[in-house]
Amino acid sequence: MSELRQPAPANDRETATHRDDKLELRLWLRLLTCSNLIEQNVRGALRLQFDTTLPRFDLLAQLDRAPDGLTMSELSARMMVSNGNITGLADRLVEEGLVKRTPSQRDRRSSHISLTPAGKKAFDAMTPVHESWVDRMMAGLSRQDMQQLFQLLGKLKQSVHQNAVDADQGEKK
Amino acid sequence: MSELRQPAPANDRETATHRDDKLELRLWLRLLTCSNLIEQNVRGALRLQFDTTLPRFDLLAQLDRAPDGLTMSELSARMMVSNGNITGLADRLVEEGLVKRTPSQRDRRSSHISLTPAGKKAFDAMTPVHESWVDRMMAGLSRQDMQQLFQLLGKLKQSVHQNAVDADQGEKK
DNA sequence: CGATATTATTTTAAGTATAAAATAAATTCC
DNA sequence: GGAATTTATTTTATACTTAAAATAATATCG
Repeated sequence: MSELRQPAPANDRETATHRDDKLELRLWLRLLTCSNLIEQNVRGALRLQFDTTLPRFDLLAQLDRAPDGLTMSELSARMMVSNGNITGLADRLVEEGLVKRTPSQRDRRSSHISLTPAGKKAFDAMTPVHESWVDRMMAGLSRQDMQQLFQLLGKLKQSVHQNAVDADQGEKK
Repeated sequence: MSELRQPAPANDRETATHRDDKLELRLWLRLLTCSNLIEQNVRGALRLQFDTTLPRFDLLAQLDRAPDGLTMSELSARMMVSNGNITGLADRLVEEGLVKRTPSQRDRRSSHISLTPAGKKAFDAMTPVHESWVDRMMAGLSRQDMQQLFQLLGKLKQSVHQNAVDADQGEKK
């Protein structure tokens, strides 16, 4: 019903949508707008302040949370990107000396990727700053807003998982 | 095994986050997860059913909403991608015959991009199916959930705009 | 008018991303 | 044990994406 008007012109994808479009579609477009907006801010700030990229930071963050390292497949699943993508990304980070590969003893197909001391150090320098950017961008939301949003997004996540459009859907031989 | 099996362990980025992390960060990661999840579903479905890509579909959708066509800059702003990106994307769609360029009379630097009849036809075939995918993915949310989520994301969007990290921030000559 | 700045777009170089095929190692199942 | 399958990863080809530099046209201002 009563819709909050934006203060800025904001000529983006979802603002251009007609107001009587389907709610689901408008919601998806707004979600995408928010995601892109934050992502681009973080990307730009990472470049300016640390001369690095979001995928690299993301990979380091995954490894920081997994002190024993991760396999390529685990990284691929957590970062939600293709496995081939991880190969190249990891290669670049190995070259930069921030990450190392350790061949697995139990399975000669796979290797564990983990932070080098330099990688740990670099990540530790970036993460509090990164966190402050995110805090700042969300400063307009109350604690309660954030909790509610978090909860609703949890519901959405579950819904998407359950109603996925792709591949192994519907058919089960 | 029961039909009501849980939809996979979900070993993604934000599930791996510790539960006592900052709320802002968890919110951002969950937002990103939702966005990626939907995006990847749509991308895969577009390829399977229409042999096209999300950026192409997105560009066609922008043009469909703007019957008089758009300039490269307008497309860039609405799609939230770099201007150089639009150049290549539009080139490919022109080659496919879905889009045409008309040099602007008033400004020899710019051209208007618009749908060809073939482009309009292709888009009209895709959009209801696309909408049904989105509806389906959000089927787990009630009408009220969606309205609330939409409203909270509006607040978030505004907050990010107001507290942007990048470029012309803080300094103002 | 003419210098300077701004705006619209393209080009360039490098990085990121995907899907699909290829490779190779482990697992399963006669 | 060995064939067939599955799993982990890399390679390939192509598309997408960005930032920054280049180009070119328009606008501004003294």
